[in-house]
Amino acid sequence: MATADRRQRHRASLRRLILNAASRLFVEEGYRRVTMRRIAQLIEYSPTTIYLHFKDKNELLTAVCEETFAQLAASLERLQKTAGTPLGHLREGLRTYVEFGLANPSEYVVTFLLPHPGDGGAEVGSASAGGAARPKPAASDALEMLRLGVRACVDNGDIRTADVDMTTQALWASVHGLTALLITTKGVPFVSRPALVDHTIDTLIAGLKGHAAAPARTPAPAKSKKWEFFD
Amino acid sequence: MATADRRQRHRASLRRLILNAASRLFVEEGYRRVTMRRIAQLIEYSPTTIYLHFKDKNELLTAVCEETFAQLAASLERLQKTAGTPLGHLREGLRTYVEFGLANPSEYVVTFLLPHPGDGGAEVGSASAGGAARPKPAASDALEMLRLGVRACVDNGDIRTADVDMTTQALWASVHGLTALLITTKGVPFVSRPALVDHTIDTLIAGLKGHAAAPARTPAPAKSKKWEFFD
Amino acid sequence: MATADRRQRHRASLRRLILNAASRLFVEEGYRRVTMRRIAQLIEYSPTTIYLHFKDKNELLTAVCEETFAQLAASLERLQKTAGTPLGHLREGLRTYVEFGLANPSEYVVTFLLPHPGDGGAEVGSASAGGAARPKPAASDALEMLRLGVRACVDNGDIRTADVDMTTQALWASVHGLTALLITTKGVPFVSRPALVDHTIDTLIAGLKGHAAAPARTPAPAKSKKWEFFD
Amino acid sequence: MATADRRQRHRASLRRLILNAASRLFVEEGYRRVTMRRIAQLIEYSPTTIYLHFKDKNELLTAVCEETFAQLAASLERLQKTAGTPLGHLREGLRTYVEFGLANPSEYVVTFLLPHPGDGGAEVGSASAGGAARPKPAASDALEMLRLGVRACVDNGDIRTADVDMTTQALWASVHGLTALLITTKGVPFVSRPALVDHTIDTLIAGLKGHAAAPARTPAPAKSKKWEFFD
DNA sequence: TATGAATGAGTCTTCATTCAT
DNA sequence: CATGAATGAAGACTCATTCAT
Repeated sequence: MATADRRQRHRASLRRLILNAASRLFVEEGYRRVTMRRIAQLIEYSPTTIYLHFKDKNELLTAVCEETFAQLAASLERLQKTAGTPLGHLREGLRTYVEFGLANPSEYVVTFLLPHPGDGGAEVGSASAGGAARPKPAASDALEMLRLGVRACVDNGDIRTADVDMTTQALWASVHGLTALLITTKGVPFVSRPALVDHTIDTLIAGLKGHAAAPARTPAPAKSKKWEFFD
Repeated sequence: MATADRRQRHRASLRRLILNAASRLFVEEGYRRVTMRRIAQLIEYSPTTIYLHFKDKNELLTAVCEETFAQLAASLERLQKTAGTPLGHLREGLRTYVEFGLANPSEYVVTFLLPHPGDGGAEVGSASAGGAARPKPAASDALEMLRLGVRACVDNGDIRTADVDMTTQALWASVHGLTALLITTKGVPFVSRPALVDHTIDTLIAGLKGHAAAPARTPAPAKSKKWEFFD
Repeated sequence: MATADRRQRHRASLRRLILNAASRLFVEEGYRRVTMRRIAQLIEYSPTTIYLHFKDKNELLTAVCEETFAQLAASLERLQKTAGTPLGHLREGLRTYVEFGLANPSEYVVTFLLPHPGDGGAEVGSASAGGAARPKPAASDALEMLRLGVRACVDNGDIRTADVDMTTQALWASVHGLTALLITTKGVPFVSRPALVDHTIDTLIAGLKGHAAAPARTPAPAKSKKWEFFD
Repeated sequence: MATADRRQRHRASLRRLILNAASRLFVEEGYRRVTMRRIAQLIEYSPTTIYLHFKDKNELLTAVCEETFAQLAASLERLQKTAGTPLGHLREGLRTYVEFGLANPSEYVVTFLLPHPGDGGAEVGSASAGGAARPKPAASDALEMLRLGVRACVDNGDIRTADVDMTTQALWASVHGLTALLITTKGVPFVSRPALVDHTIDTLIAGLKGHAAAPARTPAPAKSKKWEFFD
């Protein structure tokens, strides 16, 4: 029946509407100001309506991020099938990552930067502090794609590393930093974005090409630091 | 007059007390749980009293971070005066940065990761997003120290770069990413922290040693991306 | 017409379904947790459907209680036809009352203990208070059975009372108190239930056997009480 | 200093105000309609203010009841010191109990009739159902006074019972039932209140005078009852 | 200087109910 | 007959902040 169809369509479109509104609020007002009421207001529905589509605020936010990260994973996957060398793919993948984050800053922030309600918060001394955001499934997919890229390069003899995971994480950390910084930091006179992104990625890849194993670690010259965190 | 003196001393010491309490709460409870009331309770003063010393919650938090970052700057500065090569200094500086962040996660988070009330939020499409945190002066000092380190290496012929600022920012981005990731991300099976930190830094430095200029940028193969952010 | 018949049957059976579901929720979750949604969920119909059978929540709850109390009335009636003395019947009837309440606590509570939306609430100073619950017809039936039992005893010369209604109400009050207390009161170390029930009922009946009229009422020794309620 | 004094007085009087308002709402609107907001409105303060004096709603309600029941306990205690026989005291005490309940119906209801948030609610099959209200300390005091009265009668040879606790509870149940019924039940043509109260109490006491031990319990003639509750 | 009192705005969430289909 | 969609009203509670003292 057409009715059921229309309903379903309506339902989906309203879900979309909510998701978009939430996303927009993220961007325009900052995460902290995203409240159910505001979202409702924005879409001109009652707050209650949102609960018809999402169990609670958390689920809504999660959905927003999931959706977006699925795009990233898909994009990275598509890339892999492209003509090109493994190294080219890796480089391009890293750039894609950053671009993605900059193009979806709210979702990026929510997924990777923000504390996540429910993620405790009292584990003193550890890395708990203000942070949280266990990566959602889709985010993990993206990471996995990155790992595959690294592995391909290693298999191809393009880069040498003793530990694919470690290298993957190092690369991730760097592009994450780039992304996060460009998203969140104001007032710093950054050099041109594209140049900075390229420079960073190029430097990393150049570094990976060259060295077989990590050079001996210079033992930290036990200075008067007050902080200690290595186990 | 002695009275005035005593007053001033008292005033300063109470300010200290508040700052310390706030800092402790950051560390022990996570920034989300830091409320004026809680701080007040901790120092056994009334909430109102805090307002005699800090205009606002924001100002208080900012002060906390300032203080902490001054330590980082100082630490980096001290490092510079140490015996050692410029490259060694740089490497050590980068490591110090990460260690600092991990040892002071709350302050790091507040300074670099969190949206900052007052930083508006309406600049759509730009880097406003959920983030903010214009670096406070002390943080800038730390960055400046990093820049000096890079410059020294360049001057010493250890690394070649066309643009000191760019390289500084690339390095900063990477260590920032490392720090941020290790602080905020849960549920990811990271390899050993020290190893990851070393590997990342080593890779970067190896990459910087080698290349004169950034290799020609592979033009992004204008694909069906939906996001665009390069100006 | 067969169709009409089937329809009617269906209608009745759905009504049944709803009533049973509501009743089950009462028992299993306590009346506070009984919501229209939950009932609907339990029977796998939409909340709206319930409204096709009951005007509103109140009507539904009322119906549930009616049903249950009809059982009590029936049970008491059955009892009357049993072989045995009037006094034995009365005693047994009182016990049946208590047992019934304890076996159907939710319905008992709803019927006799809870304020009833709609029973206004503004008659200050009177018995309005938090309570309400005008007894539903079925409950009245049960009371009537009790009255018949008392009358039979009087007629049989087993007990002497000047006023059958008064005695009926006195007995009712007592067993009601027993029931209510045992249902609602936690944390009190009650003696064994059966013993307590027996003791109470026995005491009452013994008391009724003995005295012709109420002994002269000791006038309340006008003390410094602050409360007054006798008209 | 006068200031501190005035403050304290003000504080106490506001607490009083809140307590009274809550109590009044109980009476006038019924327990279910007592909300923090309404209380606030009634006293023309903001809801927040209430939280300055009571941790939460529960604490406020508890305080209301505590206060009231302390009066009952005190009243019963005073009674004990009066000239008169133990039996007279007991009789008078029972009447006082009922009068108290009728004079403070809201508090009585809240204390003994209403489910108490936090008192679970899912213990199927037991007496949990809709009920709760563990007696607050002050209520226990009142009960203790009752027990003392019974004991005194026993010691004096006025009544014979095998178990003081059981008799106390039986009496309590009866006067509780009387009170509860008179408070909550509408639409029943009760006989005159004072007469009913007297009749009930007299019957009970007459019953207690006579019998030594509970007569053998007539085993319930295992009929077609659907409910079972004894252990 | 320090504070107790007070508040306004805002948070998420839940419920009974209605209406168009 | 049955329902999905939608809502208005209300709930308890928390927070940063101000003001008179």
